[in-house]
Amino acid sequence: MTDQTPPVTGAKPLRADARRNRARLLEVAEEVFTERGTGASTEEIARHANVGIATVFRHFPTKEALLEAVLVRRLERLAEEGLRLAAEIGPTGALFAFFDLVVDQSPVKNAFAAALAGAGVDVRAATSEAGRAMGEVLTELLDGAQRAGVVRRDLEVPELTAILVGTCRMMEHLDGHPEAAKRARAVVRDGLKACP
Amino acid sequence: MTDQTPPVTGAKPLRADARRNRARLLEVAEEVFTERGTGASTEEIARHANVGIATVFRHFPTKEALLEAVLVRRLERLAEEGLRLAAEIGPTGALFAFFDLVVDQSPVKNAFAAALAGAGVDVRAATSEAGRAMGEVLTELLDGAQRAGVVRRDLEVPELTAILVGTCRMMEHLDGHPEAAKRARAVVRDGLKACP
DNA sequence: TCGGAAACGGAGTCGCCTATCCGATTATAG
DNA sequence: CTATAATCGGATAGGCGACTCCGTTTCCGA
Repeated sequence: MTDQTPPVTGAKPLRADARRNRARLLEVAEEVFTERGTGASTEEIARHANVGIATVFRHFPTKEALLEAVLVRRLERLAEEGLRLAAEIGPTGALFAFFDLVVDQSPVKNAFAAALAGAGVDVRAATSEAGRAMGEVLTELLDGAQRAGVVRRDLEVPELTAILVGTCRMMEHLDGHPEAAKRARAVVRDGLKACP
Repeated sequence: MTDQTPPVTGAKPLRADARRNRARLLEVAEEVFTERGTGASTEEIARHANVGIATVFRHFPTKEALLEAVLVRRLERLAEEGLRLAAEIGPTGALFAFFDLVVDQSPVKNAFAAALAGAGVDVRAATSEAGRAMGEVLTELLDGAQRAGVVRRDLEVPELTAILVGTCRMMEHLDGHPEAAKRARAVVRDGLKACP
């Protein structure tokens, strides 16, 4: 009766330390993968998290699974941010605000690009849930902006995603040149606008 | 007296078969790296070229050296194409023609992106010569287009390079969607134009 | 044609990285 | 506080990929 394990999720409640370690692992893995690339070794991540290698593989049966978990977390947070922007700013500016948010992330942490392009096609199947949420948010932002007349009408979600990722990639190549980065961003931004 | 070894290049003339193998290796390596990514194994390249592994390492002391040689070749050919376009088309359309040339390369062979982004920062020092040639061509194309008034005046070579690479990356994410790819390309293309 | 140097091929070495095993440690229920 | 089961951590197995060694083959000048 007092048993309130949600039957929907087959997950059992983790012990306190296990939950802590899992969270720290996700945190650290995100940092390390972002800075050192997806080729970073599992041991390095374990060291940075003050954890044995076995602990990593206990929580994530495979390195790819860890990569996927990190990616999903990123997508979820971005989707959340997108919804928040849509609610606070309104359709006229929300899409561009989201664009800036994604693109201007601190130069080193080009997460969206690293995640999507690094893990890339491999985990596309498993990220379908988070990816779908992201897709819905983008749909909403894009639709609102188009209704408001601030974004060209011939534009759909798939290319919008690609444009976000590609623009992040651009920024990687302009790390030490803030002026050039600003101009590159402006080029894409203006290209998104309605301007026949 | 009859000795006409060019003192500028310390290279000795290779034997015929060696020259043939070297050429085939570069050809095959370009294909394999482009299709399988820069993580492709040296042995795979050797197999595809009908050559022993040792032969690869005899011609290129390191895998990175091979990668670099492939990249330099690509840059040289692109620079050549750029010059040809500038001469044939004239300043009004040459930059956009070059843009299309780079971006629309057969969907699988996203070479410019694979090369620059894959090898990326690592070999930047060694590719300085080919990179400089490329930079000069881009300068010429950009300058001509700006003088003709078809490209926004606040745009310099560094961000133009990044935009080219980033746009190629976009295309990778839109492989199976030619319509979306076309629209994404149009966004960036329009962003480059002068349109205040 | 023939001799020697240049180039070749592939088996073998070495190091790194993913993933597992098992004895030690720690959280939690009663 | 104690029992016990979940969790931990480091040593280790197993595999893969870059690079080397050396006997064999191929080119090329005389």
